Amino acid sequence: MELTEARLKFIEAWGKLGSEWGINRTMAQVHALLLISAEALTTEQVMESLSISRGNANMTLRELINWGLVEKQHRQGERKEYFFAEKDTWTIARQVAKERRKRELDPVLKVLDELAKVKGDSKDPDYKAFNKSVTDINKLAKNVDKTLETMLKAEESWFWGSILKVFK
Amino acid sequence: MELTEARLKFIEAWGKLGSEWGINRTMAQVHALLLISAEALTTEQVMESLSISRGNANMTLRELINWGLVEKQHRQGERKEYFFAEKDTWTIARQVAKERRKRELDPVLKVLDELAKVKGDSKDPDYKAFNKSVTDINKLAKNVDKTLETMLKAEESWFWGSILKVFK
DNA sequence: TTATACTTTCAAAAAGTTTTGAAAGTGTGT
DNA sequence: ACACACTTTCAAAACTTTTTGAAAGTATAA
Repeated sequence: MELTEARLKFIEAWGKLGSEWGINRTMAQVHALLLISAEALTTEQVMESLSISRGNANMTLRELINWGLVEKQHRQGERKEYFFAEKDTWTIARQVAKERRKRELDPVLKVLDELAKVKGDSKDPDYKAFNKSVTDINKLAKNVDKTLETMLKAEESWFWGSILKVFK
Repeated sequence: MELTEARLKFIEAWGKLGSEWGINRTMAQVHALLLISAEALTTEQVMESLSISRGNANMTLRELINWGLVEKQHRQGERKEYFFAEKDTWTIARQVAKERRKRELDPVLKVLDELAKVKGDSKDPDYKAFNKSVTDINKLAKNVDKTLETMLKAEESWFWGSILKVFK
C-alpha cells in the first residue's frame, strides 16, 4: 500500500469510527485529514480533498475548533485562514473526554442525583426496582466521572502506567 | 417528584444518553423501561408504555437481546413472551463495553495495524505526519483495548478499587 | 384441520440529520 | 467609497435512520 491510498483509508476509518460514536462523519474526516497533513490547510484545500461544499467545510471546521481539536493559523500578508489539528494523541483524547463529559455526563449526573432523591413506598416493587437502578447507575456514573477527572489532569505516561500496572 | 414522573424522566434521560452514544433512542428507552420494572413485561406492555408500534417494539427487543442486555422469560401455560433486563449495572457496563469493542474497536485496530506498516519516504513531511498519527493512535487504541480486556474479566469492586486507589 | 394467540417481517412513510450553494456579510487596501 | 478576497449563513435538497402497520409466519390446542 502506498501513502496516497493509506491516507484515504485512514480518513475513511476515522470517519466511520466517528459516526459510530455520535460524531458526524464529515467532521471526523476533516479531523483525520488535518491530522495526517504536515502543513495547515485552507478551507479550499479541505473542500477539494474531501469533495465537500464550502458551507459544510466551514461549519465543520468551526465545530472542530469548538471541540478544541483544531486551530486557526494566520499567515503574514495572507488573508486566508489556515487550519491545523492538534497532533498529540493524548491531548486529543483528553479534549474529547472533556467535551463529552461536559456535554453529556454532567447533565445525566444532575438528573440522576435528583431521581435518586425521589421517595416512594418501600413496599412497591416498582419503586424498589426504580430506586435500585437509579442508585446503582448513579454510583457507576460517579466512578466514571472521577476517572475522567483524573485523566484530564494526568500525564499520559502516568495515566496508562498506573492503569496498566494495576492490571498486569 | 413522585414515582410516575420520575420514571418518565429516567426513561427520557437514558434515551437521550443513548442517542448521544450511537444507540438508538427507542432502544435505550425500552432498556430503561425494563430496568425500572420489577416484573418482566410483554411486547404489548412495552408498546403501550412508550407509545411505539409493534414492529418497532419487536425489533428493539430483539436487538437488546443481541446486546445481551435483555432476556426472554417463558411462563407456564402462557403463550406470550415476557422480557426483562439484566439489573446489575456492572454487568450492563461490561456487556456494552464487550459489544462495542467487538463491533468498533477491533476493526479499527486491524486497520491501524495495517496502516502503521505502510512504508514511505522518510523525508516527506506528509509521510512523517501520517506515520506519527497512525502510530500514536495505534498505541492509544491498544491501551484502551487492554483496559477493556481487564475490565471484562474483573469484578466491579476490584476494578474501581484499583483504579480509584491509584488516583487518590 | 382450523381457530387462536401470538411473533416476525419488510416496504413504504415519517422523522431526523447532513450537505449544498447562492447570497449576504466582513474586513482590508486603494 | 469601492473592489477584492475571503468567510459565514441558512433555506432547501439529499441522504440516512427510524418507525409504522398490515400481512405473513409460527406454534399450540381443540
